[in-house]
Amino acid sequence: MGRSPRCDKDGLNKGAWTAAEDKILMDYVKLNGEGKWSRLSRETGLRRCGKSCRLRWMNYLRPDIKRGNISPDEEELIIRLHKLLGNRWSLIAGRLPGRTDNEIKNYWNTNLAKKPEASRSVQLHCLQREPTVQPHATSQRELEQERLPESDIRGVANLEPQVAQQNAINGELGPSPDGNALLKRMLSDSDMSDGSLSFNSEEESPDFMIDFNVDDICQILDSDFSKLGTDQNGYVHDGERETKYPSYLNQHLMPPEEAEKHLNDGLHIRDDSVSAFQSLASLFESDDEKWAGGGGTNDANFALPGKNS
DNA sequence: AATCATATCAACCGCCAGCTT
DNA sequence: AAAGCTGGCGGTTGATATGAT
Repeated sequence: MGRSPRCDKDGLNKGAWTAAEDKILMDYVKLNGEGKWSRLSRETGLRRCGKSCRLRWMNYLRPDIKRGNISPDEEELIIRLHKLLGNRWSLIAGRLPGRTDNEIKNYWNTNLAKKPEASRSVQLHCLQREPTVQPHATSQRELEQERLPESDIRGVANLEPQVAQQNAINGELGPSPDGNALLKRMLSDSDMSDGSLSFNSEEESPDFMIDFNVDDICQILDSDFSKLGTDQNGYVHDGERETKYPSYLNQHLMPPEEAEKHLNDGLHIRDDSVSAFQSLASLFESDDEKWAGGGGTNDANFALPGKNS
């Protein structure tokens, strides 16, 4: 039970699609929209199973698809996201407009998987660990040896974390470059072998990221970062889809009575979580305009602290 | 020019979750 | 509650293209 019918039953076609089949599929989707793939074959006489139709549409016929020529920026994002998410190709593809999960999976397997991890990481702008660290330190001594230099942890500006965070909140450093570098570093060093992120030391994992579960990250990635903004008081909210955030984030939200002091609506993130949250967002949204402008929210109050004040 | 090796990528397969009956 | 159906996902395959000898 529960299994979809096999495509090879009842003489359904397999293999490469013909131009005529493509046309039937495109015409049907134009008329009826996506979905209902099984109805498609029944109603059009196309001798393809629903799954095959869906795959052909999603990976090849969709009008907004970009094919080939993965740019260096896209490659870097793929590497970052794969570091963060593993082989969750559909989620990765969701962050690369016009790219399909199949294409990214193929690209990874043919181009990136073959490269040694070190040569992949060197393409990231984030810091490189030195010396090379064994993936699983077991003893306290080994853990101590793996710790990053204090200056490294605090980022390029060599600030005390609290100072860097406060600067970010106050708008003195823009989109929290220190937190960003730190987060990238954490993602580079994180161990996801058990399905969750873990860090080499508490110093590397601010409260925001401790026990950060991959599934939570996946849900956050499903949010639209272009909608994120920070109001003039320095509180982060998305203005549109606050309910989209996972319950996990609740612990990072201000209590309602506190939030009310600042705005009547929106998502309010605790002062001590703002920097890390911005860092996570800026990993995937490097376009400052989207931060500064609210990405289409046309809310004049949406601006990164310091960007317009 | 012929053959073999390797790379690429479209498509298939099996599993699963969620929905409907 | 159980069975059946569908869509979605990641892993894998195999036909084709390209490069090397």
